[in-house]
Amino acid sequence: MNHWLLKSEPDVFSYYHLEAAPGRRTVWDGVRNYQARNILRDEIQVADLVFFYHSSCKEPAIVGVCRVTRTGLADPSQFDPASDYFDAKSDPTNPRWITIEVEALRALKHPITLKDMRKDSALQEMALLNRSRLSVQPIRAEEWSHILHLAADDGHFHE
DNA sequence: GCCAACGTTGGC
DNA sequence: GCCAACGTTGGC
Repeated sequence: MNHWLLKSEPDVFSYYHLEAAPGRRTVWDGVRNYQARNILRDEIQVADLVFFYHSSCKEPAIVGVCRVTRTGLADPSQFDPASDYFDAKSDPTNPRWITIEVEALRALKHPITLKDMRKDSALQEMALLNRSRLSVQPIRAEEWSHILHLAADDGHFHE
């Protein structure tokens, strides 16, 4: 089982939108970068775990944990002329943009901010810090558990 | 709102 | 296939 990070702008679609969605699930539409598409199409598998990252906002941070529930889906927005993500060149019999479905598992008690990650010597290799524009990224197993540990055990308990 | 990084497009 | 122009991302 592998671990990933998905970025979303919270003004457009936040982790909390996902928790409120039917079945706490959504098809991850709108990715229009080939490198990110290739990861979605070829690498991510059902039952993989995903960090939900909020980008382009006041406090960029990992805010929740999701699970992959379906793979190999044609992104429906590519065929919708009304969508911002419409792609007239995508052939319905051979769709260009393939994506996954994810399900919200839980919000982190304490979001792990980009600032936190930059300061943490265990996280310096993260793609988020080095290849920051890629919207679908792999997370190493050690990074995954390190971040979860920070999120639960940093003295900021809210329950 | 600025701008650096970087992906995409298209002329040659 | 190079590369300049252009567009987008996303932190600040």
